[in-house]
Amino acid sequence: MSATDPKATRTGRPRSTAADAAILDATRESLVDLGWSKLTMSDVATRAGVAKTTLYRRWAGKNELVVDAVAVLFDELELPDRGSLAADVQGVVLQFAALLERPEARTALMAVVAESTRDDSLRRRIRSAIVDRQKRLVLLGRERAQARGELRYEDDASAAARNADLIFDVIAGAVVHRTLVSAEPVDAEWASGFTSLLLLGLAGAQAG
Amino acid sequence: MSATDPKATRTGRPRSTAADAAILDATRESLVDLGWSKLTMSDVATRAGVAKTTLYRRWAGKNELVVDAVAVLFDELELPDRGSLAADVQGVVLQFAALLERPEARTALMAVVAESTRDDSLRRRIRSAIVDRQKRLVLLGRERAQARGELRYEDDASAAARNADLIFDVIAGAVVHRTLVSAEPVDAEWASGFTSLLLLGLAGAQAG
DNA sequence: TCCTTACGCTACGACCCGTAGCGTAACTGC
DNA sequence: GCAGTTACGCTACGGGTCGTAGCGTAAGGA
Repeated sequence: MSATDPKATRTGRPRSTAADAAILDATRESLVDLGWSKLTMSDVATRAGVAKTTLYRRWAGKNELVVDAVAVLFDELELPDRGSLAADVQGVVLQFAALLERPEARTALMAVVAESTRDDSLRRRIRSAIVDRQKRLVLLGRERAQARGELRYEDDASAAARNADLIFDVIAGAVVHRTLVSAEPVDAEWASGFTSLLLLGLAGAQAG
Repeated sequence: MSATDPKATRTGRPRSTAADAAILDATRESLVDLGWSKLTMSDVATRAGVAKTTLYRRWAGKNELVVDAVAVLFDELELPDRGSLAADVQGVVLQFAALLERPEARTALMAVVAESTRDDSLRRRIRSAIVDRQKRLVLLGRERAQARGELRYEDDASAAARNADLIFDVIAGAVVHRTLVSAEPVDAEWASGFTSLLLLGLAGAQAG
């Protein structure tokens, strides 16, 4: 993407985009059937109708492959304007929870995060492919709330950034923990209780 | 622990408790050196000075072994009375974050949770060995705050339970997400900001 | 002293890993 | 067209882990 930056003037046989898609599809399919731990490169290659060597020409290993395969799921996250900050928060919570109900996402997300604790390049990959895309929703939601007058515009830019990071960790962390650790459903009732807790906290911060 | 319930009248050579301890120590040591993915049963056996078959006589596999090895780390979590709910929350946040700084905890916790998404018995094991022990701190903290008059005693028992679950997921989820996903430090400043957000939310819930 | 269970050790088939080597396929520039 | 370059499929390989079986020995209880 950055180092060689080919794409244009490039000689030789081009990479098969069909193979790319087939491999990523096969990876998600294998995640559903086998889960993270039993997924193997050989199995993915077979499902994709592709030689195993073709996988290794594109991805360094299982970690990187799965991150890319799962990342597209997070592109489905959106933040339509629901008219109020409360509705926006509750909407994104339910949407994120629905994503975590999908078996490919459940089994892969925690696993790659676990791997990333010992692999900085993998952590950066996760950040750019998954985490940053989620965080944009928080920033967008804040902007909308500020435009509506529900939240104050903040003077200190770095304090505002820290605040956004905090809210992001609270929202994403709570949903992930509820879903994967406590292993209980994020239904409308829970989302409502969580949203009111968060918004009351934000309101209190605006006041005091 | 429950089915056969031996312990007392049991014939034959007893299990070596020294081997138990050596294996669990070796497991944590191997987690530090190799991380979850590269930890192998053979390596643990070698470090513990024990035959590989001895491991399999006690644990079904890597998942169960690591859960037991890491569970004791969570026994260190305590909740001394710091005089106010805010101080108690901030204290437990920092304590939990310090635990997640330890490499054996970081690499193991997310990994076993990931595995538990496809293994109900493992999930139950994690719940009883790790999660429930953390949740007790939340219940204890609430009791203290109620005794101090900082929080109201709740009438509806099931609503109170749901509320405690919510707060637990918010606290634990935010700290885990901050530490392992965002990969940024939980310092006193962050803990303070998080605590005030949470307490303002709770205060607002008491009022409205 | 018997009986029972745990331990250490060795060996094993099965599987996955990641790579090398080869011939072939596809696309670019001359 | 033709050479040059890169991608692909296939086969084969050494190295490693898995989980189990079989054996002789060690350590307790009746």
